[in-house]
This record gives sequence, C-alpha cells and structure tokens, in this order.
Amino acid sequence: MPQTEQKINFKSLKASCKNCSLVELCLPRGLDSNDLTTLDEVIQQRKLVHKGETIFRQGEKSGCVYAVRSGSVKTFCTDKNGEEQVLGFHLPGELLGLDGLDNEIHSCSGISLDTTTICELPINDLNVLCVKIPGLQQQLLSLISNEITKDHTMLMLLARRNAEQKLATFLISLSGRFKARGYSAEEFDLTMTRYDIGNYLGLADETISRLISKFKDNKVLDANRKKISILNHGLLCDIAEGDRSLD
Amino acid sequence: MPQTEQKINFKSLKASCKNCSLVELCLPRGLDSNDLTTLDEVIQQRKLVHKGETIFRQGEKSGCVYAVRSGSVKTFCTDKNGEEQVLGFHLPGELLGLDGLDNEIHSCSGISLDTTTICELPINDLNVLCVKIPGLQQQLLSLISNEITKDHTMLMLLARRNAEQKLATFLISLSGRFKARGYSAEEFDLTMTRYDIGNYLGLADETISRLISKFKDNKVLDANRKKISILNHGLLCDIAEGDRSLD
DNA sequence: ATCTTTTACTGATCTAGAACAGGAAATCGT
DNA sequence: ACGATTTCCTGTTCTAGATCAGTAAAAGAT
Repeated sequence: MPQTEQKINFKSLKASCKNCSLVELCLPRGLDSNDLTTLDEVIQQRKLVHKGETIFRQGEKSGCVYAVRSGSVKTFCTDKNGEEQVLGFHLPGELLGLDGLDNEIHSCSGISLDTTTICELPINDLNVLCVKIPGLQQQLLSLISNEITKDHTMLMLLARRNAEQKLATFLISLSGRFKARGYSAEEFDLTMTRYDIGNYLGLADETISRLISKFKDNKVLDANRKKISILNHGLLCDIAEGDRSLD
Repeated sequence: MPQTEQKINFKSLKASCKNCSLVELCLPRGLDSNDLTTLDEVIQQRKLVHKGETIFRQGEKSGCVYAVRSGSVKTFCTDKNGEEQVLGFHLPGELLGLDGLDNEIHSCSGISLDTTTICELPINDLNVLCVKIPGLQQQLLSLISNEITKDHTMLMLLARRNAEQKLATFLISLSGRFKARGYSAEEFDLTMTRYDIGNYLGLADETISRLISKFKDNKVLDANRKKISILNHGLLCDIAEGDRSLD
C-alpha cells in the first residue's frame, strides 16, 4: 500500500463511537444505540497526530475536549521559567483537556508520544447534548469527578511516597490500564522517556534509571529500554504499598 | 443571649444565595434573580458545624456537594495504613465534595477547622436544576474545571518546588483568597496547624516551623502562632517564584 | 552509511529536608 | 483553676535522592 494512500485512509477515517471498541472505557459508556448516534454526530472527524505533535496548547482556547482513540498522549504544564511538569499520560479511551471545559483557555498542553488518533468533541455541542441525553451529563460528570479523584491520588503519591513506591505505583497503574484495554498486563512498551516518568513522579531521570535497574536486579521486572516485562506483580504491589522495600 | 437560643438561631438560619455576600465567588455566580430563587429552593438548610466535626467522609455516599458559607474546612484522604494526605483548605464561597459528583462515594473527607456554616446541595437536585438553568450547568463545569486546574498547580508545586517556595506559594494563595473575601490580605489567622500545612505541602511540620522562623528573621512576615502578618509581599512572591531565596 | 542527537545507564559527591529529641507555651477538659 | 494534651519551636544527626560527570547505545538526519 503506497504511503500517501495510507495517509488519506487515516485522515478520512470517520470512525464512530458506535463501533469503537473503547465504548465501555470512554465517554459513551452507558449510552444506548440512539444516543450513540446523536453523540457521533458532534464528534469531529478523528485526527491522526504524529509523534511529538501538539494536540492542544496551554494558554490557548481550543473549545474542545479530546478522547484518545489509539496511541498515547502526555499532558503537561509549563511555568513562567519554562519549567515543565508532566501531569499525566493518557491511553486509548481516556479523556483530555477537561481543564478547558469552562470554555476558557487550557491550563495545560497535550502532545502525542506516539502516532496517535484523537477524537475531538466541541464543548458547545457537548453542552447542548448533555441536555438532550441525560445519561451523557451523568457520564461526563462521572468522568470529571474521577479525574479529580485521580489527581488526589497523585497528590498523595507525590507528597507521601518514596521513589521506589512512586515508580512501582506508576508501573502498576500502567499495567492495569493496558489490561483494561485488552493488552498484556505483564509486557508492554513505554512510550514516554525516563525523563518524562521522573518529571511526572517528582524524581530525577537518573533515579528512574537506577530504580529500574534495582527492580531488574531483584527480578521484579525485566526491562530493555522501552520494553517492560513485569515478572513479580505481587512484589511490585508490595513495594507500591510500602509493605516491602528493596535494598 | 442564652446559649440554647443562639444554637437555635444558627441552626434555623435559612439564609439564601440571593442575599449571601459570597454570591460572586460561589456557585450562583452569573445567575439572575429568578434563577437564584430556584437554586435557593434546593439548597438545604445551612448547617452549623463545630470545629473538628466531619462534613462528609471518605468511602461514604453523601449525595451532596457542599459550599463553605463561613469558617474553614480541610479535605484529606486516608490510605490503607491510616496515613493522611491533606488535599486542600477551603474558605467561604468554595465548593467541596466535587469528587462525589458522580453520585458514588466520596474519595476524601472534609472536616471543619473552625466553627463553620455549610450549604448542602443534593446532587440529584443539582442535576435537575442544571437542565432548567443553563447558566448553572456552565458555572458548575467552570468550577470543576478550575478545580482540576488547581490540582494541576498543586502537582507542580509538590513535584518541582523546594520547601521555601512551597510555603511562600501557600501563604500568597491564602492571602489572595482572604482579600477576595473582603478580609485583609496582609493580616490573617491560620485555622490549620503547622502539621496540616506540612502535610499539605509534602513537608515535615518541623520544616514549616523553621521556615516561618526564617521568614520572620528576614522580615518577610511576622508570625505569632496562628496569627500571620505579611510584611513584604513582594519578597514573598519572589520567593514563591524562585527568583529569590533566603539563607 | 555516517554523523549527530537523544536516551539510558552508572558512579561519585553533596545537600535539602526528614527524623529524632526535647522543651515551652497555648489550649483543652473537667 | 489545674493538670493533661496539643501545638509550636529549635538543635542535632542522618539519609534519600539530587546533582554533576561521563560512557554507551539507539534513533534520527542527511
């Protein structure tokens, strides 16, 4: 297949929520077939985003929230000195840009870590739709509410856990999310760098490297660059919970 | 005035959003007089909460979100080892319990730090009202969206700032919020302990004490226990931004 | 195919803030 | 009003993780 044709195929892909495998993880959860059709009408064409491309930018008004359809996305904010803070990594079915939901500017940026496809939902349409589809309003609030809960978990992680616990928790979270999407919970590829992980967890990238080596030494996992195999999930959980620590 | 009568007065106080001075800071912002009346109908009687009393509890379903009318509230979550993480301190006009907005259980607890009055908003009523009053839906999403942005700022603070910056940022935030409520931005009382502040900022309480002493030595502020006077707001900002640091 | 850049890893050193310890003042409880 | 408890403060010691430094492998560019 020639490359140009492949590109066109991607870009013109008007997939629908109706036949998306992520329907149970994403915004449409709980909607019936009719409501799905209505939702599909306002979701703009799925967009192909190449690795490293910006999906929405801090300080700008996009008027949309986004759902990852495939690939992965990093969200981060930048302070006045240009220092970056990674806020999260987002897998298929996860919503992005909820911080811009009041129709004002986004307080963070999103860039793809991968070749990624994104569904765009114009916020105005979404608001109108929420009135039409009661279940959608509920699901949206539910997702936002979970977003807040996730942030709270993250605050706890950053403030109270040591480096080992932070990385173990991060890997377990990734593993579980891969599993929920039908991928292996034990073997997966990281799309982010050690630097990104460290930044996200409030650690230096050297610390991430050292910890991965330590986890390897202790047969908790095997790792070669981006490729991770979890060998002892139980131990990894214990480390995350602070019930055990390596030396 | 006999004590019992005072209690009754408080408890039977059916204040309305309509004549609440917090109208511009709280949920009703942007609503017209008619809509305010509608909103007032679903807001349950204001509740007097004594210092240290729980308003809602992690793991329980309250079916409400809350607004602080007077006093102050601390939200926190507790992990399986009983370790506590303070998530925020809430002043009059600020909403609480948004993490329970999907009508499932709260993921954190709220307790009053003060003698506090609280407005309760049953979530079911709120959902119905959001359909009736378009501006309310907007304002609610706006508030939640800001909540997420606030959490992101906090993640940045916890992950990337040193102890001096954390405390300075915390004090500036408090100062600004007091000012927005018509109180002095320069002189105020803390209702939380050093331990709470430290926990919130991911620091030991001893570190908070030491920093306050250091800030006093450098004439950034004056402090006597709970009473804080900011003497050099500019310098405090510089410290928060990392443009200056004390020694 | 070769050069450049980025990413990952490891070792050595240093330091911010934790942990431990104890005392003084304020607040609480009866 | 008085003892008990909590809160705050300060000094000392210690350590987890940052920072600095350098190498090697992989990825990307031309």
